[in-house]
Amino acid sequence: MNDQYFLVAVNSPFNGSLLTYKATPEMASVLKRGQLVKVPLGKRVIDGCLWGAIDSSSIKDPTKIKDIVEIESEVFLSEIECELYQWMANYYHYPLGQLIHDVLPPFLKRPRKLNFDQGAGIPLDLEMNEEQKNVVDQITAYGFDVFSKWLVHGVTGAGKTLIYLELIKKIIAQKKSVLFLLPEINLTPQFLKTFQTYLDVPIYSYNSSISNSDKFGLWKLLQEDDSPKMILGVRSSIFLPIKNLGLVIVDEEHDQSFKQDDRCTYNARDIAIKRAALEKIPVILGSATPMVETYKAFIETNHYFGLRKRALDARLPSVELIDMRGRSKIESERMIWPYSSESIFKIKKALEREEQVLVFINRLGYANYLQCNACGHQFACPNCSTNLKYFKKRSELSCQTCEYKQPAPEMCPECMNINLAPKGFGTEKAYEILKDLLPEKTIERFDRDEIKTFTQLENVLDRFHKKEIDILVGTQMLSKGHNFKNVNLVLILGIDSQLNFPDFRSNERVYQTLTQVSGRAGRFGKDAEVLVHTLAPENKIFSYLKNHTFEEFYLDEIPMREMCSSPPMKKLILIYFNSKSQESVIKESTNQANSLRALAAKHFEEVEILGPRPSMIEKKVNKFTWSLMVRSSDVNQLHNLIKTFTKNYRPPHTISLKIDVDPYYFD
DNA sequence: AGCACGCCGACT
DNA sequence: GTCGGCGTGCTC
Repeated sequence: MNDQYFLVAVNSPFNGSLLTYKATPEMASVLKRGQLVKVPLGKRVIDGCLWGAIDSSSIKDPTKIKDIVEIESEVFLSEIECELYQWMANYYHYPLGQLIHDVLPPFLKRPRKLNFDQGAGIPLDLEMNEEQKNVVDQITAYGFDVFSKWLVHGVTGAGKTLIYLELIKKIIAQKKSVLFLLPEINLTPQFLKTFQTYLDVPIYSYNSSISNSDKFGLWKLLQEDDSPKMILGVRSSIFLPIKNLGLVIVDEEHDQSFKQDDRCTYNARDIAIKRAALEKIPVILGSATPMVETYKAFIETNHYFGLRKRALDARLPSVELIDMRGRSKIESERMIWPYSSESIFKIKKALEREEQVLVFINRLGYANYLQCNACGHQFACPNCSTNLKYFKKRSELSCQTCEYKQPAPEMCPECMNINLAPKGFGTEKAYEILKDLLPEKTIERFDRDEIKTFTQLENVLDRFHKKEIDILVGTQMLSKGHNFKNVNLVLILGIDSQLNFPDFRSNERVYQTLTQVSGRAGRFGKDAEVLVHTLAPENKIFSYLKNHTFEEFYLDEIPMREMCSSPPMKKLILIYFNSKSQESVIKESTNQANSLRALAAKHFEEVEILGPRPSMIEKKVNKFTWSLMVRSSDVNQLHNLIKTFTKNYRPPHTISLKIDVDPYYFD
């Protein structure tokens, strides 16, 4: 008997990661697609995943082919997983073997006992309203044993969680498991508590705070045990090998954290839909502010639910714009900047009513940068094309893109003037001003600068829920999905800087942020208010928020997208070139833009190539990035062009290449 | 992506 | 002299 040849997806980019190996007939008889193996490559032995048999007649030079050295018996990939990874590798133009090995958990010799939380199974003490009931009924009527996708577009506080719970209970009653995806670890404590209370199955969390041992342990458990369970995880949990999966829920579907921006640039929401299709089960996307792409895909189907009213008799907060123009001319206003006399008055009133207050600023630090009042000098990062940010408490200037730090300067190094002006503001400044104005109140910060571990996060949230904290001043972390019972006043500061962001998604991002942050107020029945400080009160984006018009934003935004040839009308792929040498990165991206244009003109006429152009921050940690945008309304042509390109193009050794399919940011 | 080889500058 | 930085070529 002769050796048999196999295609193996290896953990190396070499030759698109698919290499040929051979096995003895005995070994070959137990090999099938999805089997993990070890194979020699050059001087080392690397991980691979068996992908398929190949006919020996197609081997040109059999002397080059090496033997598979070992079969890994602990973990394997199912047929559905194999199909999913194959699809992802094609769609995201990323080497299959590297994708598989990025996604697999770390293998451990001696994993410790797996941690999980057992649900108490207490009956639900809430009843659904008509809108909520309709969603549950329609999804149930469609059937749980076929693929279907649904969008639950409900205002903040509409009671999406109750809908999820009712559906989850139905799936569990059928002895199947449920995967619940949330954008960030931040929201884990809240949902864990809910699921622990109302579900009667084990609940497994999967996020960056769980140990490698638990990751590996969970992976193994899921492969062996098909009893019903609940998985509560961040984007990478979409790859968990859950047996008997009955439902996938993607909460806060619009959140950019579902997009991975290094390695394979997948969006877990899209993978969830693909996986549900392969598993033949329903997938539910939920958001108060769906992505324009998602909204467009669902609005004309009968798989869209719009929930316009808050549950529990709560009303949506009223929104007041505070016009900040000309305030710096008034001494008393200048003293309390970035606040206003109106907002300080309302904070005091809210605290008198024994309510809590949230202050949202989407920026860290004390000042965005320092500038010399005499000569205009600014402090730039030596490694990046950025200005250093000022942190007052740490008395430090530090770079937001790299690790660089320096002590805060006493005087200007250019002209020796001691008058250095802090420009712009972040959470540190907003915190300090408030602390000075309200010294007897407990005020804390809620941002990644202050809260570094999961335990710290749980601690602050816990104390806030217990009313031990009066005011939280925070960033994004504050805006996402939290359910605060005693908050009826929310302040939004510094949103203007995001209005002028130079990409087609800037309106969408601001609309989402404003809506999500506002949504933290008045979720439990009281009249609530949101104060937005702005220098551009006439901007239409604020009227969407003020009127809670729900779909007006989308109806205005879609023609805009049409006009500027952006998603969802056209699909985008970005190609990034990165190198230590600015000259070579410009040269290479220009050359490749030209060859792509030639290729498009010849075979893919519906595809446009734009650029090259430098990245927003061209130099990061001493490396330069330029990019090309590839755009088309014809998805097949777009992907075929990129496929042809990647098949034939190897970048020079000094330049690294990244392909971002369906980009979120133009970085 | 690794890893080796080989070329060149700098430091005991 | 030889140590080590990094440009280049190779891996089923």
